[in-house]
Amino acid sequence: MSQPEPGILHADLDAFYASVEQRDDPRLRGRPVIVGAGVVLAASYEAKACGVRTAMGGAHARRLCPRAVVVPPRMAEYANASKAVFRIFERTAPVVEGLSIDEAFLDVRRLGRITGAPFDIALRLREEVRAEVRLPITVGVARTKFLAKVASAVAKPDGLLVVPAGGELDFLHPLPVERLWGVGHVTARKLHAAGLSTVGDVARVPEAALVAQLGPAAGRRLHALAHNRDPRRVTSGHRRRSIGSQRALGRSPAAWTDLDAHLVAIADRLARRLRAADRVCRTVVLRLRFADYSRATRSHTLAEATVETREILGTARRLLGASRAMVDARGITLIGVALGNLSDGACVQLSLPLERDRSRSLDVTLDDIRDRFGSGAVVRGVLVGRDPGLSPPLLPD
DNA sequence: TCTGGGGTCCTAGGACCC
DNA sequence: TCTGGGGTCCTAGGACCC
Repeated sequence: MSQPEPGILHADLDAFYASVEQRDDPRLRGRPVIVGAGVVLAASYEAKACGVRTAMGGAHARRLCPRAVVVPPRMAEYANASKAVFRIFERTAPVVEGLSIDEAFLDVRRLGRITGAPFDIALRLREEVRAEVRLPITVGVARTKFLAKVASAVAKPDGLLVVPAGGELDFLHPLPVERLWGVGHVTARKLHAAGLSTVGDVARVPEAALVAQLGPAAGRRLHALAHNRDPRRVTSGHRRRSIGSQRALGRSPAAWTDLDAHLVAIADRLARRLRAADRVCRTVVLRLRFADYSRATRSHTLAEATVETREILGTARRLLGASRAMVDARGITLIGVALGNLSDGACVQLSLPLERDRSRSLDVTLDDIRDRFGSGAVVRGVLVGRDPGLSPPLLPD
């Protein structure tokens, strides 16, 4: 059996937000840096050395690392850096699958004769990111997506690791079960309770036993991953399935008028993002978190898709109104809205042919158009003139 | 140890339809 | 009158990821 060469790269920027801060402020270099005050959004490797971890409470992190410099996040800068890095990804590989703001899979198989072996491509990618964006990045290379991701995690920080074809299980089996994709602390606890602490331990358990313990989907996936079976291809063009926005409210009890003000701001923000992405939503989900950090969601699915702030807000308000007793009883510490059931925006373009050599202004409102085409329509513009294809839109989004 | 903001996917029950 | 199997959609909760 001829083994294909490892050709899937997992590229992952190291301590991304913290690295951007150290890049932009020389005084932060070599020092422990924590991004985010309430909770840790990112920690530099100097801070990680003290035990600081992502998602840790800010107070706890400062106790662990009193010397750390705490800086507020600058999301716009991180987005710019991410775009620059992804441009390098795109010119490096024909297929790039972004996973988040700071990591992606690159399929470089069949590039061998053109730009070099995967190892050389990965080496060059790291050099280019370092030279052009001035950020450290770690790359894992393997024959499967899962193993490429494990490899980059093992190689961090600022590393490069190729898992050779045929050597996969020797690499994988000694690792702790927590390295498996989809094993968080709940699943890890169950596996440990069953006496399984390494990936090799999991690999020796029959699939049926894992399914019985973890459920069909998780059991089958874990069994497959422990044997390095991961048939997923690297694919671009994923579409977002939901968008959401939320606000933490702190410990002090929130008044109803405050909750409503948050809801208005969140609905407005979400509707804008929806329109900017040219999508429509049909399901509105209200998210609540209570004083004891338990959570609840309430959702409503509309008969027709919408992008209207008014409709999204109205639906969220009704869901919140119906939850009032729960909120009063348990105290609220977070409010959020998610929009699901997304589909492409229904774009309406009207072209209105005019008589020769006559111009006239038209009084067409957005409501007129929506009355005619329905609430799911996204009105982008009205094209006017004898050659509508060349005329600029008169109505903005 | 005290908890932010953005997502994905899975499970399970109930309604409803054929 | 009582009953089966299969499918889809909606709602709610939960685990997990960065």
